This record gives sequence, C-alpha cells and structure tokens, in this order.
Amino acid sequence: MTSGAQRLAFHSLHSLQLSHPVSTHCNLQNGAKTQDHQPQLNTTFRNTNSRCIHIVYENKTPSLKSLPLGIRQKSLLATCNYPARRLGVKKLMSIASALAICPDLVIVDGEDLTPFRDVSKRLYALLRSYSWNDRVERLGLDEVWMDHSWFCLDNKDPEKGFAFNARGFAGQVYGREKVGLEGSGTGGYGGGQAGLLRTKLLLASHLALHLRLKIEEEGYTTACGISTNKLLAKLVGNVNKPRNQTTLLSFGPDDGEETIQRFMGSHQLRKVPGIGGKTAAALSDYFISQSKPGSSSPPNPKEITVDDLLSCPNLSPSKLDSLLSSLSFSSGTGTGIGKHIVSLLHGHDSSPVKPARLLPTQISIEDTYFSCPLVTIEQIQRELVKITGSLLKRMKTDLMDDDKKRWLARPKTLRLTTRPRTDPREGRGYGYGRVSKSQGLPGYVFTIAGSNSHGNAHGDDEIIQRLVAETLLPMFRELNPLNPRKGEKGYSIGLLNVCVTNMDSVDPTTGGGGSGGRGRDIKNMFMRAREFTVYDPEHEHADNTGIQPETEAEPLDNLDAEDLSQDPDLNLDMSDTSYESSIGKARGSAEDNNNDNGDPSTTNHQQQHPVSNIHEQAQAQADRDTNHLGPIMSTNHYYFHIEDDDEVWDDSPDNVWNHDEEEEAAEEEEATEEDLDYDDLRDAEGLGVNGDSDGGDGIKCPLCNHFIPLFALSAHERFHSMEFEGELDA
DNA sequence: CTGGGTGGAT
DNA sequence: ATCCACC
Repeated sequence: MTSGAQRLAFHSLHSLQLSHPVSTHCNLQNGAKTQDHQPQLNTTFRNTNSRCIHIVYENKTPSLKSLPLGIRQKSLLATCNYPARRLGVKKLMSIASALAICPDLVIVDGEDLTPFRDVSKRLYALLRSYSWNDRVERLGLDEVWMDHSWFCLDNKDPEKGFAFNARGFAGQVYGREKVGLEGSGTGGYGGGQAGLLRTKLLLASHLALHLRLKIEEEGYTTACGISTNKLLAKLVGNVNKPRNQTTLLSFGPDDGEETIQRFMGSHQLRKVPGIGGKTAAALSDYFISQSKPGSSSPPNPKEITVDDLLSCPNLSPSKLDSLLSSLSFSSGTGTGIGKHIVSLLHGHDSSPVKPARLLPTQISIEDTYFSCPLVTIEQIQRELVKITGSLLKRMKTDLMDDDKKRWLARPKTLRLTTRPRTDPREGRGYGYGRVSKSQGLPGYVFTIAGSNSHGNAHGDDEIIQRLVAETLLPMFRELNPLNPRKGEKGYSIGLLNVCVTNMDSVDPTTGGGGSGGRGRDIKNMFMRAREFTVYDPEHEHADNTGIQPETEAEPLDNLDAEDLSQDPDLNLDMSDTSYESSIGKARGSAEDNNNDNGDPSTTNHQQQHPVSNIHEQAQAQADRDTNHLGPIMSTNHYYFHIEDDDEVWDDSPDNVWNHDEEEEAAEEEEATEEDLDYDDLRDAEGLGVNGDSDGGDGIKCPLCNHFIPLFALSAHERFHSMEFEGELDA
C-alpha cells in the first residue's frame, strides 16, 4: 500500500451486491479429508468425479427437512439437491443417506448461528474496506449490495487500482452487446449514453471480480450480479450461481429496456425481490381471473411470470392498488403500492444502497416450543433465563467495543414477545397470535456487565436472574394472564422472544484512543460523522446534477494494453465471454455474443413484449423527473450482487471458475507524482455536509468537457494521453 | 414452518 | 407500541 499508485480512478457510481451464502460444506475428494469444521459461506466444492458436495447440520431428526432454516432452506437443502437428484431422489435426503454417500460428511450444529455471524462480519468488513462512501448494505447474513460511487483499493490512496483487460466483461454476461453503432474501443457504443453505460458496467464487472477474488482468498466463494440497480443486480446474480458473476448488459439504443424487460419478464412473480408471498399470490389470482376461461389448463399460480402478468390488458397501478388493498401493508388507498409493483415488474428500482450501519437496530433472541409448549411458570422462567443469557452475550459482542470495555450503544427498550401454542392445523402465519410488551431496559444491565471486564459469568448471572425475575416475568404475566375461572391451570406457550431495541448511541467523540488499524479509523470517522448528519434523500439527485462521473472510468478502457502482471497474488480472471467477440469487432456480427449467456431460461424466445402503456407512462414520467437533473441520472447506479448457491451445481464450463489462461492482470504499481493531498480530499468528502462522496471539488475537463473530481484528474489526463491507442480497437 | 433482522403504516 | 410483510 505504500508504493506508488496506479492511476485508476473509480468514480462512476457503482454498486455491488455481494452475497456469501451461508453454508458449510465438506469436500469429498475421492475420500480425501473433509474440510475443517469452520463454517464456510457459500463454498461448494466439486471433486474430480463431479460429485458435488455438502453441508449438513446436526439435528435431532435424521431428515434434512427438519434442519434449522434460513440456513437450511437456502443453502443446505438446495445444496443437497445435486447428489439427491443424481440418485434419482426427489428433493430431500436423510442424513443417513447423505452419510452413506459421503462417509466423511461433517455434521455441524446448525442451530447456533454464531460462527456464521462471525464469518459474515468478517467478509462484510472486507467489502466495506473497498468503499469510500460506506454504501454497503447488508441483507441478512449473506447478501451485500455495494454502491461503488467511490470504490477504492486503499483508503490512503484513492488512485490505487488494478489493471485488467477492459476489452471484455469480467465473468458472464446476460444479454448481448449490440454492435454497429458509431464509435470505437467501447464495444461499438461510442461516447454516447450507451457507451458510457457500457463502460461503467464493464468497469463494475471488473471491480466485482476483484472483490470476489479477495473473498476467495478468504476461503469463500460468491456469485455476483452487476447491474444498474439493486433489484436487477440481485436478480441477475442468480444467473450464474454459485460461483460466477453476471453483468446485465442493459445498454443500447433503447437504454437497455428491451434487455431488462426480457430479463424481468421470464421471472416468476415470487422471484422478484419485493414481491413476497402474499403479493405474489394476489397477483397470480388476478392473472388467473383475467385469463381466458376457454384456454387450456389452469396455470399453476406459482409459475406465473412477470410477462404473464404484464399481458393483462387492464393492468394499471391503481388496479394493483385495489388488488393489493387487502394486504395489510398497503393499508387502504394511495400508498402507491401499485405503482411500486409496476416498477418492480419492469426492473426499475430507485432505492439507494443504504449506508453501512454501525450498530444493529435491535437484537432479539427467540425460541420456539412447538412440539413441547411451556406450561409451568418454572419452565417459562428457565427458558427466559436461557434466552436472556444469550441475549446478553449478543449485546456484548455487538454493542461493545472490541475490548469489551465500553458500550457503543445502549438499548433503551426491552421487549418480550410470546405466542400461545397454536393448533398445528390453523393459525398459519408465522406471526400469528404473537403478542408483545415493551418496557424500559434497566440500566444495571450495562453498569454491572460493562464494568466487569471479561467474562465474569457471575456478574452476568446476577443480571440475568434479576432481569428475568424483576422485569421479564412480570411482563410475561401481563401478556398471558391465567384465567382460573376458565379452569386454566397452566400456560401453553409456543414461542418466547426477548428483544432489546431503541439503541442509544454512546457519544462517539468521547471515545478517544482509536487504535484499530489503518483504514478502520477513517471508516469510523465517517460513520461517526454521519451520526450527526441528517441524511438528505435529495442528495441522490443532487448527486447527478452537475457531475458526470462517467469519465474517470474511461481511462480503464485503455489500460489493458499497459503493463499487466507484476503481482502474482492478483489473479484477475477474465472468464471471458464477450471478449472474443467484442475485441476489435465493433462492427462485427451481432450474433457473436449470442451464446455467452449462461441463463437457459431467459434467452430463448426473443419474444418482444410490447411495452405496456403503464410502462411508457412510467418511463415518460421518469424521464421528466430526471431531465432537469441531467440525462445521466437514470443510469447512474451500478450494482453488484453476489448471491448464494441454492441452485444445483452446474457443471457447464461456463460455470466453472477459470483461473488460468487469458489475461492475467496484476496490481499495477506505478509511482505517482501526485501533489494532491488525498487525505484532505477524502476527509472533505467523507465529512461533508451529507457525509457522502458526491459533489466534491473538481474541474471541467477542457478536452472533453466532463466534470472530473480532483482526485481523478491525473487519471483523466492519462486517459486523454492514451486516447490514440484506443483507436487500435476500431 | 425457523430464526433472525429490517422497515412501513397505523 | 403493535402489527405486518419482507429477506
């Protein structure tokens, strides 16, 4: 990090969703040793016999079906699909059979999520360290979006970069490049919007690969989606699971709408993020009610696609509003839910990548007693003690500083939730019958536990006992009054949940010291600064008014010809697809790229779906909305999304990680004679009014008229000096 | 058919 | 504070 910097400036707005699915695995390499018991996030191995392999979590019952979920359903069960199918088994495999096939199978307790949380935290921290603006949004333990407005390799040196072959996209792509437009060296897109978009996505794909390789160094594999918004990034990340990345090629004369719609259209409604079970069901019902009674067989509600729904002639946002009004979250009228759904169906999503959160907003622990409901108050108390114990532990790991000396935040509220055991046959909903009660969280929880430096279990025990006896138990009784008149002799509790929330941040400015390491301090500064800053949703727009962040990406286009490969550590894989056909073929056949699309389900029919009126209106409105902000606006965000491996492993060559061959790029260490003071710059950015990285200083380049932020100036200069070489591609 | 979380609407 | 939906 101390050596000179490569002059790459990553300035276009990029966003990346990474996810590292939670799953442990063992590798049965011809009877080789199993992997260690360390939890692995999304690590699926295959051995030379193409037998793929798996994770198992321990459980009382021998069926994978009863394993803890979240983990189970997404990773474990799905991961087991592969051998199960091989064996001709339908879906589930018992642990016994798994062991029969894989004698070395490691059985892990899947109920304790701590190891997974730890890994998740580690990888999350890693990803965060590559972002200047800390727009790194987590979804659960295993998914992350990143907004790479200011991607960086080194917090101390914003120009540090890596070299790569910019002639092609890293990883896989969805859709194909449209060629034949004017311009050169940009895949045929010239310098217009399509070209800029392509350049940004291209860059994004390489950034994503870079991050994924870093994560692989940590021992975890990832899938990733790269697109212009969170929704698309998440979805397109599924295309080449579990261990590759996919960029949605959503550029072209039509702004990529056609590609986007084709992509979106083939998805089942439920697969669209933001459309959950209830919504999908309502929408499916509507479609079925609209479909011709004469037509053949009634469609399976689960298989209805976005295209199907959009084909309904009378579909409109207000129609959807009323359609979904019965859903409680769209209370009554005018919540705009219909509009929202419509935009989702078209792959539009303006939600920003949220800044990384310093602290959780709540911590809760719950346990269910489905098969064995709690009856006596003693049982209740016992369980409450257990739960409170783990809650206190969680509070310490999540809310205290690393030394466990100081609370970073104190929850003000304590909430107890209970649910009576419901008849297995009814009361479907997960939240059914839940009742809760909140109260202030007594201060002694912190004072005693906080001052008792390490693991003074005794002190903790006192706290726990006291909390249960003085607070939780009374709360419980209020929630579940026994009614003697009805002859109730005991409780019947199927669920207990204890939650602390309403975090009260401890003043960060008083916490001097700040040991930590390297960029961490800066990160913390940023976060702390933000705490005193009002988040301004408008800045997303303000962002794009005067600034055209595209230009900085362009130098990258020309760097591939430069010095690659000094550093053996960096193994940039261009698992190339579009490379062959895009290189020097700006006017080549459009079909060249047609087969590099890894998605079997969405490529086949070219069926052009007529864009609905709604869509046109929405788009027109969007255009109006953004025009005054500058035309770039609507395509300014790029997202990566790394997804998990809940799909069956695919042996196809496209899905295999190719480390060898093709271009190997290397960290380019190039001395820089920069006279800018980066630290000052960065601080200015980071601690600015909105705590974000937009807006900052810069100049308009006299050569190309693009706004160039100061830190990217030298890179931009170099871009112009290299412009001629770019012509080689033409 | 579970364990966390988050966020919105009331 | 409570519910509900979502991941």
